Amino acid sequence: MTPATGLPGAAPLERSFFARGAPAVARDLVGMLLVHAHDGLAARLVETEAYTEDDPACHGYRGRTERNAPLFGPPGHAYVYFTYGMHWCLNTATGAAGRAEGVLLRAAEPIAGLDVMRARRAGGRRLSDRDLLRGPARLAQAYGLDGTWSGHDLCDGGPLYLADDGARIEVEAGPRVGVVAAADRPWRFAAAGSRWVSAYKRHPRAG
DNA sequence: CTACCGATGCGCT
DNA sequence: GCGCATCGGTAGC
Repeated sequence: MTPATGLPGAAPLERSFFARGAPAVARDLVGMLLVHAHDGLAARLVETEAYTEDDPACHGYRGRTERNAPLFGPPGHAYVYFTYGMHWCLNTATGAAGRAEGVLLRAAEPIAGLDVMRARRAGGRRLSDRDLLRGPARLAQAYGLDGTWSGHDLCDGGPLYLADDGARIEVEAGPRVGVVAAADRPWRFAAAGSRWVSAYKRHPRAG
């Protein structure tokens, strides 16, 4: 059953979906729905990035800490981290058996609850639909996410989950945005030609 | 559209 | 202290 978002036929993704390694999960999440049932929000993911255990850019690369613990599994839990002194970003953990892996949700096409998203994002200024979810920190802000959501189980019937409505779109792979270490691993996945995808910006210090 | 820059606070060397 | 999986404003093409 689909909650308040009015999206018939969208089936929540089960834990097994997330337990297949970050790159495969990242690719397959493009086109899926991110649903916040409590707030009536829904959006179609158009851009993701994979981070793995042997990856210097992964927050779990240097071992487990209180902050990055959700990355180490179980799969299907949220890892929400704070960065640049002001932004939150949402990941889904894909790490089974103590491996630190995750997928960063970078951008989405808004489908339902645009008024709520805009109210959280705008802060008084005019904001186009395109600017609501185009970027990982924008997406997290529009969904009202912060550190209290880190560790939240996305597969337990809670308010925040990912779902499959059967839509299938062409996905292209390329280098990740904004990372310095291992900048050329082709682990950014995006809906081909989508106008909802974030602006590509290579980090100034990326090799 | 691209390029630059400052904001801002936490985790880690 | 340093560096950051970013963003918004401004300047310029």
